[in-house]
Amino acid sequence: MKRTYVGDTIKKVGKKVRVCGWASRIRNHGSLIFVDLRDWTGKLQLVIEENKVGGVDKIGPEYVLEVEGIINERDKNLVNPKMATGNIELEAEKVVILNASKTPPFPLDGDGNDISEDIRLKYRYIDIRRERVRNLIEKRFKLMMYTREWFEKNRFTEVQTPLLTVSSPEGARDYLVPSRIHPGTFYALPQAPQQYKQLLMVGGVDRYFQIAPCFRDEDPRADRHSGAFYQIDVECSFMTQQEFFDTVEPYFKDVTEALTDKKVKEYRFPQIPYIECIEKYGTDKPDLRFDMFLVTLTDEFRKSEMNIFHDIECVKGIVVDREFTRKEIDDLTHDMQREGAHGMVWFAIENGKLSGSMVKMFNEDLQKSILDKVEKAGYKITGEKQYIFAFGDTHANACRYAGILRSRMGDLLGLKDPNVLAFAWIVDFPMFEWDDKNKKWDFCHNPFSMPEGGLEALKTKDPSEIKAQQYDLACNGYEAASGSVRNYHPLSFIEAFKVVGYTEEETRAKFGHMISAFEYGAPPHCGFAPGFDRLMMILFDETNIKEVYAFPKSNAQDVMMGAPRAVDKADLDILGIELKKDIKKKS
RNA sequence: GGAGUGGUAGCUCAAUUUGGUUAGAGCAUCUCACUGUCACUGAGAAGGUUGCGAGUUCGAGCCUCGUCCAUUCCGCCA
Repeated sequence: MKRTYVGDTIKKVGKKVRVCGWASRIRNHGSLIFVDLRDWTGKLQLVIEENKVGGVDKIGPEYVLEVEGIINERDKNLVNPKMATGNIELEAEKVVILNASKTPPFPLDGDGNDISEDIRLKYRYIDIRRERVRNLIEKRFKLMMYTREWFEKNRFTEVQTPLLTVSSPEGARDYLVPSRIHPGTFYALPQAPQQYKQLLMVGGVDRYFQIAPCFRDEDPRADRHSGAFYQIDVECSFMTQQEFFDTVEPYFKDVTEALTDKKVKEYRFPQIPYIECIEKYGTDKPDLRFDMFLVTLTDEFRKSEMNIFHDIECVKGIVVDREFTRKEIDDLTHDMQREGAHGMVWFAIENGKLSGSMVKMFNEDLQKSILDKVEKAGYKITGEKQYIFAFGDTHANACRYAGILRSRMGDLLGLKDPNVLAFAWIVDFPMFEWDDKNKKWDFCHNPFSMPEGGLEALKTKDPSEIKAQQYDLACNGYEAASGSVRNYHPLSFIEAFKVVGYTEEETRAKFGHMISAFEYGAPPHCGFAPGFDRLMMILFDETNIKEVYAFPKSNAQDVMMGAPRAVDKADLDILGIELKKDIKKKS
């Protein structure tokens, strides 16, 4: 008899079927046994009478079963509304145990958040049976399919680029692969297909995309998968930055509507200049679901009677509509100190006036001025109790701490609506930043970005004043994508690298193929690369990137497979590699 | 490389002010009973080198030092 999937049994009432799957729950009443049978498509209750079908009292959790029987409609009082198949059940006539199972190392019925990650990953093949993991695997496939179809419809061509390639200047450490045929040399796994996609533009591909694996040897973060991750890599020819936004922005709206019940907060996406973004939100990846803006109080603090602020570079604060106890403020201060802040100053606003222990250090004019700035920053003085929290530090740090606190307050006050996606383009990034440690200019983001003003600007302007035609897509506090208009002129390409200390010879030695390609008629082009895994997290409410992979790495290790691991000496000999003696080997 | 948090039964967690008999509970497991459960129920049982090593003490899960592991953050990083 042909196998029926559990999800299809609803259409088979009154018919005899054969189903296969795992025993997820067993309720044994002696001579009557209920088993919830699970396969990829769902769960179905089996009703097994011991005297009709023998040997079934041996069935344990996660046993693999093949069952034949009749699909019956349940009596009204026996319907289980929590199950998709809750109004039917299978009356078993024949039960075959295809395979036994050891008791699973952890329960499979919850979302798994309360189980330690390393044990879930060690037994990932069991964890995948969990409904949440199973659903995410399916959603990932749907996102992949939707993405390919969307880009195809919009005249893009997916091109696969090499995985064994050379080191690129993205900035992270490379994963190196030794070459056997050419001993002593190494491939690098691509940190991104950046150079290939630009060379595809020179080749006339015009609109390229690829769901591309990228390899970076970085330390992990909750939103950064260690080792390898996926980007939706995109590049277009003959487009300005605005034309590019016009082209790709609909993708995010369409994919949100097609795969989720969420709403896009603002479409077309707002475009926020980088400097304004830092001033207003304290970060270049703001959560725009809620309005809470940084307010600059530098002047007021400098003029206050508090000596430590007289020479302060910057004071940035936020206003929170909530009452705080002294202990809560102490805890917040402690949290912020752990982020690196020296301290946190605060005022209460009550009946339109400042209060709190600091107030006496500020004369009435300064107090008025503070309240003025608060209102100008977009806050309303409500009359209810409000609090100002502020940080004094370098400009970058003051913004950073206020931005971190802004995000925490968004969580605390429940302002981050999970059903809203607030996308925004962050534009006008600086091209260069001063590297104080090495006392030289460095690329702020992508070295292949076109500087605003081109070669002329590079030659005449101070590096600090040059903007890049570079942009990020921020969404709900994440960097969802990053891209730029590319520097496609050989001369300005070489000139840009000169600013960060490369001679023309050095640049040609490293990027000869790029410069050479640009010399043979490179079209103007631009692109970006949304993080596929980040998009998964944003669309499906996951806060740890490992959840959106079938087989995630944890701290750059596959604890299930035991990778990476040591290799035999013979294998190293073939490659001409000898390990240093003091390396601690992991077996 | 640095900081925070954590490591006690298969899983999730307890174990009181410097520390005090035999380290507890829920879930899971095993045994028995049960024909309408769906987180089945009831009765019982088993389950531990408290990550590892040293120290302090009459006595350490708890205090000290070292070490290992995990995780989050900083550094790093489109």
